[in-house]
Amino acid sequence: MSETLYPEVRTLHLFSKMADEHFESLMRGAYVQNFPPQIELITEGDPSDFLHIIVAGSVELFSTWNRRETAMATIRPISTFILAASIKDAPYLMSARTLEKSRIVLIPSQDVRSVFDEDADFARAMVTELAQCYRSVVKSTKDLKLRTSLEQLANYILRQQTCAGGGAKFELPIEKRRVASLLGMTPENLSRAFKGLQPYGVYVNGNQVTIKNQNDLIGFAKPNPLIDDFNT
Amino acid sequence: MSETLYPEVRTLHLFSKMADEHFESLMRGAYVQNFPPQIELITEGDPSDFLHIIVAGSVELFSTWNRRETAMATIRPISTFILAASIKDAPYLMSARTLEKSRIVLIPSQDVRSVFDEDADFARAMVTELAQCYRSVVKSTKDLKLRTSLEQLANYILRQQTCAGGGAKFELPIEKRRVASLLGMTPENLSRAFKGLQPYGVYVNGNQVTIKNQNDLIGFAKPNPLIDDFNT
DNA sequence: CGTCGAATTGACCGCGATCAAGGAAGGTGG
DNA sequence: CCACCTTCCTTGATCGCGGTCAATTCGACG
Repeated sequence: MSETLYPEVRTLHLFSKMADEHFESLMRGAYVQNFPPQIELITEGDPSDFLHIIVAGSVELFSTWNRRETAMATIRPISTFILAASIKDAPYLMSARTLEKSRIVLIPSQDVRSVFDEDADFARAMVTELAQCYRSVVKSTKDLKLRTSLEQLANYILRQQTCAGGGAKFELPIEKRRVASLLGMTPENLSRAFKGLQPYGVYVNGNQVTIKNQNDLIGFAKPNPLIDDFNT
Repeated sequence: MSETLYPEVRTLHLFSKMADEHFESLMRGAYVQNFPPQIELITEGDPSDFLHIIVAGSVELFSTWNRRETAMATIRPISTFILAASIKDAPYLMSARTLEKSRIVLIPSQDVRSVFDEDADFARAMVTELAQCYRSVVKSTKDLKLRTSLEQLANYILRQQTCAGGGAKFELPIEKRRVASLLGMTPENLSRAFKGLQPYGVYVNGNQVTIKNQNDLIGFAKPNPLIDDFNT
């Protein structure tokens, strides 16, 4: 296998600085698979045999308990997921399912741990990546505990707007019921919450969101870099 | 400074395997301070100048937004906190205050990053520690989103019971209003929640909790290793 | 004994869950 | 091309959990 086999994967922060030789070694043992939508890739509690990398499509991380289910995150290319379970050789804490047709690279966790021991650059990148993941979950916990659901939705909309380029009109990237689950509410309540944001200039039609009055919305949402910025 | 200066710190997983030389180097630049209760050690948003290690006492991590505040975690000896911010050289996401008289070791974040680059064992330990932190926050998010407050309290009680040795009688280690904040509810509601657990054999007097019927409580709480176990 | 903060209790109310029904959109098959 | 079905979204009605406000009790401490 040549080093050009997974150029997109190589560009990930996690892999970009490691020695060619070690990257090759990881990729040699890797599988690539295409999955249809709605396939459960990972079931929580299972041993973490593979580090997953999504190259195309989208994946939802979710968890269940006592017949209830909640969405934890949506993963888009190019990203790894369940890195922590892989490196700790511990059971998955979350399940994962494809939302669309998706292309996934699977690297045996054992290989990740071996290369980690040999490549200092990879180890460094791993620490940065894990610290990033940790901080993301902390932010989402703050979002959940400090904000009402209306405030959460307002900030979610502002974050999506930024992702979409910042224009006044943009498309929600996932189904509303999944947005509801991410924000910890029911679909019914999400509908009402969208209406509740109309006084602040938010209008929704299908998946299209229009922000008529950016300043009003920001004034209500009070976005905060320590909760809403992805990179700090 | 001799290597026996911080024997307790040396026993932490994070430091136990690193080279003496590097540990010494970290400790040479470290400060030790005793703080009275209710001192704000860290303010969220500030640059992360120090990795903190609690040697005695207890510390609460909390966050604020829009005049609201919530407890995120309680830290007890011997543990590090805010490792992720230190290693990423990013602003603190949470504030920290002492709950009791506490003894804290402060290691300049710059030193942590330097030693990390030189000591592979330390880097490995760091990854394990961060993965552990990440998984803890994920578990607490599952707890928050999948359980009612009564179920959360029931499981919190069971976890505390385990920490306390497993007996039918034990003491809550922190004030009730802090328990309430950790569980995302008000003190008033916590009082009612305790009463709501009486049918399952839970009785509270001051800080003393008595579990009259362990099986009833477990049947209601449905504890799950993927949410409630600290080590998996 | 007096004081202050914490905990409890009660009354009230609003947010969000639940249940049920009605539309809208997309896919399938005749 | 259209009838039909499924799935998602929306809307309405109702209900209960949990938040808020206020008053009281409890407990630690000086």
